[in-house]
Amino acid sequence: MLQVNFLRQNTELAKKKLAIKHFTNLNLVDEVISIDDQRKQLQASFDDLQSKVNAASKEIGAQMAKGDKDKAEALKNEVADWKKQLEPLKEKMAEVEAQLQQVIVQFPNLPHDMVPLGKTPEENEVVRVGGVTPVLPPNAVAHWDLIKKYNLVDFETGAKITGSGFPLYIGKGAKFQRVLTQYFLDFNTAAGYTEYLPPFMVNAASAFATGQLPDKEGQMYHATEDDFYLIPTAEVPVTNVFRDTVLKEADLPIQMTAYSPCFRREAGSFGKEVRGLNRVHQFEKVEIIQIVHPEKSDAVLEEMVAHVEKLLVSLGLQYRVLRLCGGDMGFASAITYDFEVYSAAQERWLEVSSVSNFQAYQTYRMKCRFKDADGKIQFAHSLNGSSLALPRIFAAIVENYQTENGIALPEVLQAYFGSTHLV
RNA sequence: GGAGAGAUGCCUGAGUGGCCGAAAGGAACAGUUUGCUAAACUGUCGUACUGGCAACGGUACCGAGGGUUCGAAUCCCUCUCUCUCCGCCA
Repeated sequence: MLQVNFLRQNTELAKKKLAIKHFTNLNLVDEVISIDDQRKQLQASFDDLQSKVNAASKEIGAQMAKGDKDKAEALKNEVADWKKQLEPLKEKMAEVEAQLQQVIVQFPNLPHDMVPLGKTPEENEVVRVGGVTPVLPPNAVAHWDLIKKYNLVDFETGAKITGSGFPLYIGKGAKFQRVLTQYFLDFNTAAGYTEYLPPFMVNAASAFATGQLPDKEGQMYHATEDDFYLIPTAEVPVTNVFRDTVLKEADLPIQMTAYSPCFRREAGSFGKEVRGLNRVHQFEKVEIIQIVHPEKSDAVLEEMVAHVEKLLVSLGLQYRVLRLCGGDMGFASAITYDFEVYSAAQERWLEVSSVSNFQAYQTYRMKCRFKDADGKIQFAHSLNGSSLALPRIFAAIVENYQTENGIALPEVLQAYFGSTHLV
């Protein structure tokens, strides 16, 4: 959530930056300021009146104690008058505050200076390409054929049990998920991240804090009976660990990692996009999250990108790093790097990680602050990234490591799996 | 699911209608002093909005929301959560 004071002091800059994110309703900036003006004014008159009421109430007590009943009664009448004026003020204030909230949550985060202009995924900037170019056997096929051939994942039965996009992993396919999860978590904790296993459902307050509500309401599964949301990423519960807290500066940086299944309705997806494991409603992911000093977040983002990159290198996959353009970035992010691995069999890049700096956008929403050396309270910055999302890594490994007879495993996974080959 | 108890500041915990934004102790921080890995003493020590260059004020907040009252941490109602006992159960 953007801060009104920032918009007030940097109106033109904010508009310029919002435009980069292809946020079109720029008049909303002026609107928010004028609503806030109203709010301040109401607040001032309310406080003023309330202050009189408080003083008079105290006086009434004093008069009663002295036994001057008449004076007390007179004061009571006066207070009653003020209170009548207070009522409409209170109502108006609630109304204006709701209006302010309703408008301000519509603003996406402002993009970082490094964010490239552009609207579509094609305009994302390729920062670098790395890893090993896969060499496939002559009759190589895509993962959806391989997982069928080796009976690793059964989509049909998953669809029977739940619905399409809910894969059922079987045998070595299931074990491979477990092994990948374990490897990723070990990799992250070795780098200093603390492991968490969070709830997989969150309440509305948590979903709001990280920006899923109200922006992505339709993308989450909602358990209406209890008003819980199935998490679309571990980012939601784990970042919320520090909702409504004031940390000490020495507590920073906070580094967390968590495995979780992710549930996404993915309304509106279709075609090749959703084939096989490319896009599913439930998938596994290991996430890394950091809460850091605002001055450090730029450097930490680079560090997290390097971390994910190292992980991909260790898996022997070819990858590229993209700096997302303004139009393709997430709502709450100030800057995002996407990692894509190359699927030679599909001849396309698959997104496997997204590393973002949210700056104070989430922390302001969820009131995650810290006390700096001068004793001042500041909002921390939050960042997160996938390290890594499993299905597409699964797909890429299965495809890129396929041989004439079986599927090999990246060296780092062999000890975990207890074999040189997946099948 | 049933019954009961509770929710106060970083923690423990007092406070049952005005003197309470809140005692006391602990922790933390700063200083003084003595000194062998620490003690004693002194001070500071909630958050948000708002006015002011500042000093310093105003308002709100004692789980959340509503109500009673001139006045609520304190009384009433609803909800949430925690604990204990019972039931059920991976």
